[in-house]
Order: sequence, then structure tokens, then C-alpha cells
Amino acid sequence: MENKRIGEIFDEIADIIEIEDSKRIFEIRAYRKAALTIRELQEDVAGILNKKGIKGLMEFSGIGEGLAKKIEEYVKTGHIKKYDELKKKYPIDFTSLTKVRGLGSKKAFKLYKELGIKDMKGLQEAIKKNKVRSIEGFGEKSEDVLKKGVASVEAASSRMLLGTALPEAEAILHKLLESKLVERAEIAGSSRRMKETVGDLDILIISEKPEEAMDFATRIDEVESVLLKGPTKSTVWLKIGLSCDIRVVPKESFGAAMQYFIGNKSHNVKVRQIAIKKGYKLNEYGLFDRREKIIESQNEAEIYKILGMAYPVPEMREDRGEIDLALQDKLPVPVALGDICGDLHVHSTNSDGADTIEDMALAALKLGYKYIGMTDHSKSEYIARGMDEQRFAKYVNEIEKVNDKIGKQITVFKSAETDILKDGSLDFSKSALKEMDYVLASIHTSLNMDKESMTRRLVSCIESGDVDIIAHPTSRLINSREPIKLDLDKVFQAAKDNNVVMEVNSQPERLDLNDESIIKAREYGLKFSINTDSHRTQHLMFMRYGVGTARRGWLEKNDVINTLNTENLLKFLKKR
DNA sequence: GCCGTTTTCGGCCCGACTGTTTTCAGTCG
Repeated sequence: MENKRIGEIFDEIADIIEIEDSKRIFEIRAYRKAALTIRELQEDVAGILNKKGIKGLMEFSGIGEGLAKKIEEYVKTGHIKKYDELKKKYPIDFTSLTKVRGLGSKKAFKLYKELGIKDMKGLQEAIKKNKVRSIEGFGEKSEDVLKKGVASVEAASSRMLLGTALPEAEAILHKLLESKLVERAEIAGSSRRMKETVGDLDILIISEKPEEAMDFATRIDEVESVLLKGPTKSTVWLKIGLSCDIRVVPKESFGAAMQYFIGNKSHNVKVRQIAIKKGYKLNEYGLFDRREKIIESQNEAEIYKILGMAYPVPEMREDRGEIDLALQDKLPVPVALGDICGDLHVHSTNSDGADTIEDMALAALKLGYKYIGMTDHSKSEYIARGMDEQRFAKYVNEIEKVNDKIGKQITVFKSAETDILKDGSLDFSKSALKEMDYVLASIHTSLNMDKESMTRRLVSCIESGDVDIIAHPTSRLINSREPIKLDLDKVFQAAKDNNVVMEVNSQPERLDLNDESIIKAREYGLKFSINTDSHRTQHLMFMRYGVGTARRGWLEKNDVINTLNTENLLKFLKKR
């Protein structure tokens, strides 16, 4: 993937222009915007160039002819001439150095000019020898800030899972509210948008005693150190290895502040542009008219309404086309946690789960579910104590017993997480498959097959007519395992032709399909099942991450089969 | 450097915090 490197190069070009002539602010911004766009692209730029040429690149907002040609130059030659020339003059590793909090391009350049610092190693040494404090514009304090910054960069080598960050944010909210110093507290930022990983936490509060509230917030147990602290904004470094911004917001402008701080950035830029076009100005304090008179600030939804837009839920605010739909009042109504009637991917002590079938069913019942699908592993997963046909027969018996006992309250479906073997066949005999209410299948082995073979493997499984749901279709693990190589268009087309359902797996390290792939799959008209892949009763709570991901993928209730009641779900499964 | 149902030229989001200033630049989100 060359995208990441091209993003870095564009950011470094922006850094250097900033040093040479910071008045060229819009050129700098253009490079930064393009860098972000390319970094977040799901498709390889080389692939786009292959299919559609530089026109394909220019379809992305923020990439014009000039930058598209530079990208092409890099893909063809491995170099960008302009960048190479600039780097001769500034042989500085801006990419690493500017990751240090408090260090931007200008200070990095100053350190290079005065101390010859080119990279992190040089910076660390200079800090150790207390050389930084002697430079004009720096001092003892800035040296200390940089020292902490370097340590943080090392600690946070990857973005934190939503499943770790969100509960932490909620714990902090709880403490703030309990303190009585805070009237209201809300999570904003990427965790509010349910992004699969987050870079930091954003918390907004209303308080009549802002100074006291800030004192309290910077002293709670979760905080390791205070990075900055002012009357309305503080940043703390949390013990779990994440930074957290806490802002006191005036009560009367809370809605505008939420809109602003939920983001994301490019969504906000577009909303502000719409405001400007309509003769308004929008910032975190409110929506203002030309005479600076406040039009609306308390209510987020009202601000969108005045701008002529339907209200996009936070999960959709990623500038992926939701703005145009909001302007036309054609936004999808996203599926909600309360729409979910059951969980179709759950393990028990019959393979690698920690709780019994009955325990899992009772826990599901507590959540108000109408059904739960037991899907212990098949025999290929011997490490996970996968079942052979004999054990599966006993499994079916046990499920029937549980149904006899509590079936009036909740239906337990008979299924299994059946391995998709290398040739696309399933890991159970046809007669065992027939015993199942539905067949859930997934890939666990031979994950390194090339794209063509892997696609053939999955497509042939989908076309076999034996499978109902493909679980965690790409088998990725966030931050630790790349997705298997698949031609998703071919997979989704096959799934559409054979009425096979795609799973949205809710495990925080999976979230598979991911948001972007869901958007793509939805365009094929596929159905989805949002499941937790629970291995103990507590895991059933992961459903909210799957639902969040589904909302980020614009899924509506009708797209998701486990929003159906028991009768209709069975009808759906029979029909296919 | 990008972009276009007011424009192919002239716009492009903007406020808070910090350190080291002596009125503000740099950084961040």
C-alpha cells in the first residue's frame, strides 16, 4: 500500500512550505487535505490509477490535476521530484517529529538549524543533554513538554480500539457527573461517531463552577498527567495510554459545541461552507447571521434544520456523501440497538466459550432478545475445541433441552460456526448441516492465500447453497492482522445472487465487515446480520459496537435480519 | 493547490492554550 507513504510525503511538503513561506496557507492546507484523503482511502492508489487513470484520483475532493499527477509520478517511479528537491534542502524527518505534541514544522526546523536535529533519535539525545532549552523560542518548560511528547509517541504506537476507549470515556463521564460540579457531560469526537479506533477522547461539560470542575477533572484516578489546563479546556494523558480533551462549554451554546466537536473535520468544513452560502456563520458557539446576531446555538438538530439539512446521526458524519443526502432530506434512518431482536453468532462451553448454552440464553433473555443462535466451532478448529459430527449431535440435543426449559421466553437456534476449507467446502457433512436452523460459516485457516484463490474460495462457498451467513468476512484483527485478500465486488455479487447474508461482527478487534465495506455491500442490496461472536455472557454487550459500525455503514433496520421477530426470521431463512 | 447553481478568478473555518513574549507566533483540533 503506497497510500500511507504518499500521505506522508504530501504532509512533509506542507511542512516545508510552512517553513519557507507560511503565507501560502491555502496551498499548505490543500496538501494537508489531500494527505488525509489519501491516507483514509480504502483502495490502493495504484489500483485506481490502473482502472481509471488520474481522472479516477481527481474524483476525490481535494485532489486536482496537480496532485493527481504527483501521485502518478510516485506510483510509476517511486519518487516525486518536487519532494526530493525540497528534502535536499530540509533533510528532516517531519513525519516522525511532528507526531510529538507541541512540535510543529517550524519548531522542528528551528531545532534542525540550531542543533542539527533530524529525527526522533536526535531529538531524544538533545533533550537528554538539556540542549533544547537554550534555543531561542524554547525554554525549560518546552523542553519538558517535548520530553513527555516523545514518551507519548512511543506509548501510543497505534490507535486505541473503540471497545477500550469508549468504556473509559464513560467511566470518566460518570465520575464528572457524580462530582456534582458538572451539570451535563457528553462524549464527542471519534468515539461519539463510533469509529473503530480512536486517537483521543473528547468530553464536553456544562458547569456553573468551571474552574472547580477542571480541577476535579484533571485529578481523577484515570489521569496520569496534565498536558495543558486552562479555564475552558484541559488536556490530560490517561493511564490507559490515551489523551483526553475536556472542555467546559456555555450552556446556551452546547448544541453548537456538540456539532463542532463531534466532527469529523471534513464534515464540519462542508457544513460551515453551507452556512456561509446561506449568509450565516457557524462556529462552536452558534449559528450567526451577517450582523453577528445569534440564530441558534442550544440545539444541534435545530442548527442542521436551519441550514436546510436533515439531521445526520454522529456515526454518519464522515463526509462520505451524507451532506448531500441531508440537503435533499434523503438520509437513511439508521438501525438502532433497540431494533435488535437477537444474536446469531454465540459460542458456549461446547467449543471455546466460557459459559453454557443455558447461561448464554438467559443472558440474552435479560437483554430482551427473542432468540439467540448457538454457533460453536466445527472440527477444523481443534484449538478452539471444535465439534465433529458426533459431538454436534449431542450439541443439538442440549440445545433442544434448553428450548424445552426456557423456549417460551427465548428461542435458541441450532447452528455452528462452520469452517470454510481451502477449497470453499464446509467442515460438516451435509446431514449435519441439515440439522441446523441456519449455517454460519467463516474462514479461519490458510489466511495468506492470494487474492484470486481466496476470492474463489469464498465465492464457491457462497454458491454452494449450503450457507446462510458469512461471519467476519475479511477475518481481520484491528492493529494485529490484515484482512484476507478478497475481491469484495465479486464476493458481494455472489452473495446477492445466492441470498447469502454478510455478518457485521461486533467484537471490538474485528468489526468485520467494516463501515466502508458495509457501504459497498449495501449498494449490492445485501442483507446483514449484526452479531457479537460472544465467547462469554458479558460479550453480548459488544452488540453496540456492531450496531455503531452498521450505522457508520448507513444500514437501516430493513437491511438487518436480526431485527426480524422469530417468526419472520425463520421465514426469511426458509425462503432462501 | 483546489474548486465552481452567484465565480475559470478569487475565494478557501477559526478559536483556545502555551511559552516566551513585551504584543504574539506556534500548535492543535
